[in-house]
Amino acid sequence: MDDTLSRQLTPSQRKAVFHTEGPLLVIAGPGSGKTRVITHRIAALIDSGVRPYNICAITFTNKAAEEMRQRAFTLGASAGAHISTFHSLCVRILRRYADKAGMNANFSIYDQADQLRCIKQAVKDLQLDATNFPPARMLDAISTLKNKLTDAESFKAEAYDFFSRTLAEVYAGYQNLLSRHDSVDFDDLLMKTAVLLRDCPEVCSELSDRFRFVLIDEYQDTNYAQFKIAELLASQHNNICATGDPDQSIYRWRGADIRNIMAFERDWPDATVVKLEENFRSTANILAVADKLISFNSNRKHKRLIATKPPGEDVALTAFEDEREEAETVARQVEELVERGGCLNDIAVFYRVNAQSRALEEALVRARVPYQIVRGIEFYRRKEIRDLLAYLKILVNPSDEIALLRIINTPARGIGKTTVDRVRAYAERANISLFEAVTKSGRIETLPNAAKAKLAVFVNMIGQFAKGAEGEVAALAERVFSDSGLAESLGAAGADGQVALENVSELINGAADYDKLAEQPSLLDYLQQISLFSDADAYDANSECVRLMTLHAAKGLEFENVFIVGVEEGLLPHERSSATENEEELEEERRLFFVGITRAIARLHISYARYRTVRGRGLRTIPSQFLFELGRDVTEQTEEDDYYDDEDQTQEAVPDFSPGQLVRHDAFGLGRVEKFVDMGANSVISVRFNSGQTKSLMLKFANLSIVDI
DNA sequence: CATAGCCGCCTTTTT
DNA sequence: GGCGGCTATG
Repeated sequence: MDDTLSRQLTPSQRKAVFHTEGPLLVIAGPGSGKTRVITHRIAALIDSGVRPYNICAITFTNKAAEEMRQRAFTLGASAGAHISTFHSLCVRILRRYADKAGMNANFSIYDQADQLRCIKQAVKDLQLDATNFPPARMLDAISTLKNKLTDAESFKAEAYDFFSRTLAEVYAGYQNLLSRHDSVDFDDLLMKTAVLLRDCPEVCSELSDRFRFVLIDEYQDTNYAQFKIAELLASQHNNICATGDPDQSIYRWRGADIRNIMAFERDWPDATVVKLEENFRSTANILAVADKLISFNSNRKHKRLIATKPPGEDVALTAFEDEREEAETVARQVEELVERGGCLNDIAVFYRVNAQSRALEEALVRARVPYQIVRGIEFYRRKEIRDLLAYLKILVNPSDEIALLRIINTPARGIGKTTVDRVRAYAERANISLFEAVTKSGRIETLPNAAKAKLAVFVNMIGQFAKGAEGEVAALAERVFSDSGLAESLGAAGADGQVALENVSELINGAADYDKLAEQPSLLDYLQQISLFSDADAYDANSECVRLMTLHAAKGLEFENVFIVGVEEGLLPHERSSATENEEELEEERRLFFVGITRAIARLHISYARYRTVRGRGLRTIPSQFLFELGRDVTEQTEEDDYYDDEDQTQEAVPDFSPGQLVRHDAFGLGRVEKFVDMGANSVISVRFNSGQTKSLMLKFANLSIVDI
């Protein structure tokens, strides 16, 4: 590696980069140059004679993988190292060892919508009531089990209560459907790979022998299955390098287990630990805010946040009347930043839930400020895109029943529910796939001749498409689009159809890019790749515009100017997290806010609205408890603000609301204090009412009275 | 069998 | 305020 490059590193960074053998844990705070350390480390390893082929680096998103490849390349590390996400790695492993994993190598990857259809089918097959067994809940529970590598059988063995037993059956039924469809869901990719490595010594030794060095980024967000995969991949050479920051763990709800990083030294007893505590990104003022906030979390590995930059501007906290005013002010401030010579690319707006983007979009459109919503998978959720992709999926994997059902009568070709049901029944009896039954429809006695004829036409059409399945993806997609009748039906659909047509041509353009760039282009590979597309992957640094994204999507990025909007109780922390009286979930929300704050390089604007429209109704909001925790470390802009103006005058003695105290509220009745954040006149109190619900209230509005026993 | 219209559920975050 | 699923109608 170039000497000047290594001289640019701090001593700690250098320690991590040039660590040679044995397990290594890099606890890296925000802005500590972690990405740089990893890429330098890859380059240094190659420099010392390690073949790129023997290196496996695992990132959190495809985007991050792509960036890492680029950067390693510029450092002189020749291509050839395996750099990808866990999921992409799993796809490759499962495809290669499909027979050993008991799978068809042409498997489809089911996304959330596909999974939902399957689980509904499974619930229905068991003749359960969907209201008592909500598909989404079941799916969630199954996902949790898979993340822990618990299969349906072993879960059933330990299921003691009625709900668990039923869940076990749904799980088994769901899994059965997936396997009949030659399909896997996201969790299966991890679970099947982990199980394959665990139970198949040849595969494990082959891969762990190959990967002399295993590097895993964002280790704080790995789940048990990912932990197991990493452990097994590194089992032979013991050269595992994990990097991450427990304070930035924000995917607990998805099975991420912060204990993986907390217990790294226990799992790898001879581990070297390097802490990167210096922050080269943000101003000292921004870091002070971040540090103060995160210090309210109790379950953490203590880590300092050392600023290397001057204080800079104050962090601004602004209260707005409603989300409209909030959004308009953001738009105006964006314009001001640009007038002062700022660049749109350096500005980002973060929010907790996607629905918040609407108000911002409207304001930015009115102000004619170009913006981009970083939400990649949304595109692939559109009906026209899903329809076209379903045709392509059938060509690769005819067992994919979800895809088949989607297109068999789209566009309408006279194959209705009755016909499909009859074919299905036949497939069930003959124990063949639905597609196979469709191809044999001539033999199905229950079908009228008209239906048989229509099915034959459909089968013939698919057969024609299949002939082109080996060629370029874009050309095939184009032909399928026009010959299937999809193009025609969209063309007849007016203005909406025009938008849909544009989307389809965007998809085809993307496919053409794929044809050009992929190492070994194939329809299968293309489909599997886009299945693993993520929101963050949509981030396009080249277009000159403001970026709008959720706080989750912001992870790993940095911007000169950051706006975090809607910092209110119920939103941040989100009600689904704070209402559960679960301190751990509240801490995760705090970490999420921490991640957002630490994305800012120079200027940070935090805001909340006093009223917010939630599902059509304007509701009074309560500022987030996190803001009170920040106290005076943020400067409040109170010019239009009557909310706090009288703060100091109304500083009356606050009665003692300690946890456990019985209180009465005019509307909610009797309750018990759960938590009390004493911030003088702005104190926030959390009360569990006898109705069963827990509410966070601002003391000065709540009008609570203490009940003496 | 196709379509329009209504109802209900939903919405936290995502690989 | 949206989508998907269901139902009634043509």
